[in-house]
Amino acid sequence: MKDLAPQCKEAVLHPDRIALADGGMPNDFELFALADFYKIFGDSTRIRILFVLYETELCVCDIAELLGMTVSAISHQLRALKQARLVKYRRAGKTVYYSLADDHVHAILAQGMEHIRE
Amino acid sequence: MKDLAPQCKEAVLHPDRIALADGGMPNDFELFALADFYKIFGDSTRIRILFVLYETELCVCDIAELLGMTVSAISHQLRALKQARLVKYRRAGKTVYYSLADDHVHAILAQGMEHIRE
DNA sequence: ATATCAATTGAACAAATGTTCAAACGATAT
DNA sequence: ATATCGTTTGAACATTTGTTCAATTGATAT
Repeated sequence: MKDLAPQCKEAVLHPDRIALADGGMPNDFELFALADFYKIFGDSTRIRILFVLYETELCVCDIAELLGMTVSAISHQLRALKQARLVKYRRAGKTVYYSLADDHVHAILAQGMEHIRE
Repeated sequence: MKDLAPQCKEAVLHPDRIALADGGMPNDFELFALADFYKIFGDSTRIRILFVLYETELCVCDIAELLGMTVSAISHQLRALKQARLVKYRRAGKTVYYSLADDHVHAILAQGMEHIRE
């Protein structure tokens, strides 16, 4: 954060536009939440995890195998995905199976990929 | 990157599921591109810049004023947004006006905010 | 109880990222 | 040419982030 003093000589260059822009702005809480939401998808390991879970549930070991990474690295990222409620899990003996949290997550991924391919 | 050797004792725990998951996977190029796309939105300063530009074009100084940040910091982030083709700009004398690149960007922002509010 | 295995966790390390500061650039004026 | 102003740029710095490694937990088995 910085001071709120005007940055340019004319104090405020375009007061009318500033008022217009400031009018419909979402509040800071929403803006930070939105950035945090996107941040989760902004890592290739997490994106790849989400896509290997697109068709079926998998255990941590399967995911590590598919992505050619260590179980530990995958587990750390699953933790982030879990906290963001993008994946859910069920335990079966020693094994933990992860899957996408709900169809909304499927929709987000499909739509994101569609955007990239256009 | 790590070795591709199996991580768990059973070599591959669920070969059928692994095959299923691997089948419909987008290629690595697309996955990295998608992560990079989300990365741009995953920073609160950039998100806030995009939202102040939602209604109207603004010069760098106006944006800095609205967000209470330095012109330099804003300029650096505008560069990233420019490279991602999310904003466009026009020069008028000494002043440079930035605006959202097209209606598609408006749609993405509106939809993201909708998701947060649900 | 001991052993084994899948998964999780925390600390350490390296790499990537955002802001600041100072200097430079581009356009307009005198 | 010099000066001024808005903007851009690069390097330095601090912070955040992702992976590794070693140790631990939780669950099943002998």
